Amino acid sequence: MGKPDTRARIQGAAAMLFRRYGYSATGLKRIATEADAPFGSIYHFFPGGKQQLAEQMIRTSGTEYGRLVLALLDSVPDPAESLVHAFEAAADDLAAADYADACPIGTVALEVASSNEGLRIATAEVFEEWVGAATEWFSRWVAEPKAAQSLAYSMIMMLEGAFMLSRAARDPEPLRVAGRSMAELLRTAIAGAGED
Amino acid sequence: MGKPDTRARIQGAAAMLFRRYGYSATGLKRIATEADAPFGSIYHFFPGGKQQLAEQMIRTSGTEYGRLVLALLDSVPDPAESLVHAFEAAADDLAAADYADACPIGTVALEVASSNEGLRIATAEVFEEWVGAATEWFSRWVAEPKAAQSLAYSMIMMLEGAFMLSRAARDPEPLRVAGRSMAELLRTAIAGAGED
DNA sequence: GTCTATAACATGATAGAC
DNA sequence: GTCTATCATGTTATAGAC
Repeated sequence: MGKPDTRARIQGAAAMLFRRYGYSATGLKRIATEADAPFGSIYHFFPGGKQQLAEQMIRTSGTEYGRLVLALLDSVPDPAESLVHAFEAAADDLAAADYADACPIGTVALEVASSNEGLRIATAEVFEEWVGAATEWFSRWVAEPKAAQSLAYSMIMMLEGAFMLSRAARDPEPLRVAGRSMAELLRTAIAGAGED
Repeated sequence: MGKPDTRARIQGAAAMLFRRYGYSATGLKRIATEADAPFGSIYHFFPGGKQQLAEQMIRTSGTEYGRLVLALLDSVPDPAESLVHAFEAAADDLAAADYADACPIGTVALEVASSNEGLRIATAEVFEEWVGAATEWFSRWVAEPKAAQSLAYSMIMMLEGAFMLSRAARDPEPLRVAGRSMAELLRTAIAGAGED
């Protein structure tokens, strides 16, 4: 098990830096340094330069992170407890990473929304992917499709907002509050399904 | 009513650009151009340069935006309806601004969280300020202080996350979903207060 | 106080030797 | 494929004329 090849190291370094510091603040030189790769290799493997590097990381890390979160939601049988548990895990991970590594695409998404159409679309498609997967998950307990989708949107929005507040305050508590609120929202949706 | 003085124009241009494009992507030269002010004036009025400009904008725009949101929440008597209405207004405003002007400090907050301690603290203090004000508002309908604070946190996190998804997708729907979820959360908190 | 010029440096990107 | 040197440009910041 030698170290990963140059291309993989560049991709990994780019993912780490874009996630922590965002798109504009991350220079290609720093990516090369962090990847322990010569500068020219970046353009050898990624002819599209910074934009291509960012787009691939958005799609790759985005898909991967979506799977990670969804997997976390199946670690406990009760769905409301699962939500609390998942946000709790996110809180612990964030604190352990010294509040650096939260959502891999959140920072970039806000940065590029009004300035880089290609990257904006990439982030939008990842979010859509997450909403779809989360909607399926919620549909196991909430029959009404629109209700399940609303819960999916809410979960992702709450997670992104909680990352923002937790990172700013260097405090895991917002993420925990978010988890409890999502659990409450799900319980209400389940209980309210029979009404009308 | 002449145009605002140089200092105010610089502050205004900085606030607009930081809000739309973030901290790193916004250059002082562009701020000067947009403010129709000579470059040197920036350092004349803001000797601390970019950092000072950003910190003042975080605190000023942050406080102002907090008041704006809170004021929006008092436009309708019923609190749950107020939440829906406030998020609806945010959705309309965002769409009208072509998805450029959302939360004035959200993008910067994520960007600087792991790279600029001074600005990170400024964003954290603004969020804390918002949570405090929102907790007071929720306390009018939810007696338990911890429950009111949780709702306050949830509202701000949901708003920030909704801005992210709405901007990425160029679609106001996430903000509307967020509003309905918050209304649901508040109704549950009010209804559940009598239990135990 | 207003404005211009420029220093000192970093950036994304490219060319071309090896 | 690997790596270095360099280009053109943009950055923050400063110096100094007016």
